[in-house]
Amino acid sequence: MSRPLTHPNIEDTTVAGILHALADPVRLTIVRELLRAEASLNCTQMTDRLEVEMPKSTCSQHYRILRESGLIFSERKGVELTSRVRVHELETRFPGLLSTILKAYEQETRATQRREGG
Amino acid sequence: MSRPLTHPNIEDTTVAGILHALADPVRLTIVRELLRAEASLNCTQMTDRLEVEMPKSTCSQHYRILRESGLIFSERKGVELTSRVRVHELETRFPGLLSTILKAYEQETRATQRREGG
DNA sequence: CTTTATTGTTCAATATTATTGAACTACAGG
DNA sequence: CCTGTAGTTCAATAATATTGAACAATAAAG
Repeated sequence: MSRPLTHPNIEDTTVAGILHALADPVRLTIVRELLRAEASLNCTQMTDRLEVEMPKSTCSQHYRILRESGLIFSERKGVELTSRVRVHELETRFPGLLSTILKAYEQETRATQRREGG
Repeated sequence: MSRPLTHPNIEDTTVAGILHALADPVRLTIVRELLRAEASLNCTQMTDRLEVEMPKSTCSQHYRILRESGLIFSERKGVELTSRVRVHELETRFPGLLSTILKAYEQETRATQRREGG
């Protein structure tokens, strides 16, 4: 786990970076699950929970993108990585952005289920 | 101008598609300008207004991405293309999404100017 | 109707990004 | 020190994006 983890200052985060990070369905889901989970999920646990085929190198890259966009903050806890969404900072920097995107995602899921169901 | 323009039904639009479309600074700006402009701007006018070096093939692709994501509706008016943002449909499908993203973008611009200015 | 100008699209070549297997680093427990 | 686990890095490959050049569609003029 070599290099030290770097995180951008919240005032250096960009809308483009955040949208790019969240434009990937897997990353959007990671953020959603991180918010939903009681405890922080590591890469392996996340892969299990998402029920997505994903090599650990890919998972690692997704976390890196999320970290570099400013969406999550990660720390090493022993051999694992602990990540949390930078909710409050993000809310200060871009009010409503994250919650609205997550809401839209839920809306899409509901609408799709409604169509598939009936 | 060959093939007929196709637009997705609003219920087929996805959050991922919209975020991907808006994750590009040029496309985000195009949407912003389309909303701001009194009249619809075509590709040439847009390029002028954005003061961005952009070949027309690139501009055409950006419009295509925006169209296919469901963000804009385009029509041919003679030799030109007229586009408008699908504001109301989008607001129904994903309430607050577009406006919040645009607001965040304005926020970023303001914060950056503040830092550069002082 | 032909010619010329304007606007935008398509195609193909090139450049940039993303994905992932394999080798590696770091830590924990014995 | 050895083994297992978690994650990173690198390099090869795959997938996307960019853009110049050729093209299609329309308009306006002659």
